[in-house]
Amino acid sequence: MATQPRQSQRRRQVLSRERIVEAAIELLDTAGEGALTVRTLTERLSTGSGAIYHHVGTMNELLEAAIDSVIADALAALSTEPAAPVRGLGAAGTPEDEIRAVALGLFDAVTEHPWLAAQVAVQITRNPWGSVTRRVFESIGRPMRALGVPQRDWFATTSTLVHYFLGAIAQNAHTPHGTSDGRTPEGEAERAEFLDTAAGAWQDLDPDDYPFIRAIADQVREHDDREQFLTGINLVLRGIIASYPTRHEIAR
Amino acid sequence: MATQPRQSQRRRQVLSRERIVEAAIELLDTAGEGALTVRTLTERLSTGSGAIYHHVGTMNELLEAAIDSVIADALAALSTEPAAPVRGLGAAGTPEDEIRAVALGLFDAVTEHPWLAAQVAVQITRNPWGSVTRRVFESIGRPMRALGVPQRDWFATTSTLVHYFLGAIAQNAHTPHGTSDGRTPEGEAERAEFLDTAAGAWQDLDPDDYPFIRAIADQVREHDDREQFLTGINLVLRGIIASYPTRHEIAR
DNA sequence: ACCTGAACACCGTTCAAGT
DNA sequence: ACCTGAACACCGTTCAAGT
Repeated sequence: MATQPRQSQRRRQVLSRERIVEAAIELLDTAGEGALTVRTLTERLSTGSGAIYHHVGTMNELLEAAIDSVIADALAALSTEPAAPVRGLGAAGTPEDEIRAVALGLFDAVTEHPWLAAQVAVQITRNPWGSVTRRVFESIGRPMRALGVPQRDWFATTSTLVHYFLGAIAQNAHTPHGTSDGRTPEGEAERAEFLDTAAGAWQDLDPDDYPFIRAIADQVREHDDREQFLTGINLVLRGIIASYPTRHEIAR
Repeated sequence: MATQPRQSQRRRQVLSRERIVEAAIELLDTAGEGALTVRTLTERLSTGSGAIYHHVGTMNELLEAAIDSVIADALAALSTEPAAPVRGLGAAGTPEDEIRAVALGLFDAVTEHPWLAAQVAVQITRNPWGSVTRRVFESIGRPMRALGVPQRDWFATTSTLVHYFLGAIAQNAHTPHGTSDGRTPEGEAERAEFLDTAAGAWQDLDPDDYPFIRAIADQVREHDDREQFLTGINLVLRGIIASYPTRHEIAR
């Protein structure tokens, strides 16, 4: 017959933007921040550098896409199982619970993908109103309305909460140099040692220069990141609620 | 005579770690984030790369030193003129005023040195308990005690405030790619245009996917960074004060 | 259209060699 | 001790050439 054989379907796995992003995330997760280069990607995908640029544009765009993908997944996982009790919390119910759930969802995404902390921070400075901001604002904003904040202050209150997240997540990036992950026993031990060293150094500072630092060194040593993260959220929430006391009682 | 001529003093300006850090800051301020490389530094200082490594160890160490220097200066400037009225505020007096002054001091340091935002964020993720954290905690911690927070919560409340600063500062890094600085008229105009574009894009999002984002797009367009920064601090402060109502009255 | 891979400009860092 | 600058390994990106 004269029909031309279709050749497009012959490859066993077509290269695509999605597959590249996926491979990038895998690389970052398994080998750490410094491991994602065009060359390691081409090896992993057994292709040439030109192929990557054909699909993805630039290395920075690839990173943006990787961040966006992980954040989107983390937030989507929350909304599909909204009633599931978040670790350490009861079932979601009040707007405060929902906000806490979103925050902890992001926090846990960072512990799963330690490279996220630095990458989100950098991306936020480069593109303050990009997809990360957009997604997080939307997720926090919806329960924010239910908190009784008047519309003219939606932006201000949501910003405050989101900024707190970002800062806390940045400072809680675990695993100093990508050797091990966050929640494994080894990761925990490494982290405890790390904190102990830092607290010890603070303990030894000149009391005239750093009286406060010395006074809290022990609390640094013993604190739990996730718990402290939650405490901070509750503090900010209390500030918001105290500012708009009409609909909610302040004390609980 | 047989006395050997001293040759050590012959150079007109001896290279030193301090001079290198100073030159690095100048380079970052005038030419932007991407302009600081070993080669540009050697040109500016008319020396060889080996000389820099002899004094400074590594590029990352140099960046750390530059950050530390700028932050230290910003905080020191505050404590030498504590009674000077901070822009837009009355004279410092209450602990809240002092906390606001520190926060705005950092905020203004970032507008003066736009590269600070990204660099601080990255440094915080790499070294969460380094000198930046230490300095800022100490500056915030002292007035925190005066707020009436019990000692066992000093770390928690200070962390929360500092994390808010860090996040807000990261997101408020002005000048997308280092073309102009923050507070000049051109910078203002560029920034207004930038915000307008972002707000416009948010306006056009799918109302089903992003109802909240669409609702606040106008507030994004019209908000002032510094004012919003202050609003957020006041919100967090209110949360803290509301949690320890013994010593202070909540309302004002 | 999709992909290959050599080549390019640039980066941080090292180190034998000078004073 | 302090400095020079060529050399090294590595990076992101481009592009003529292939299918």
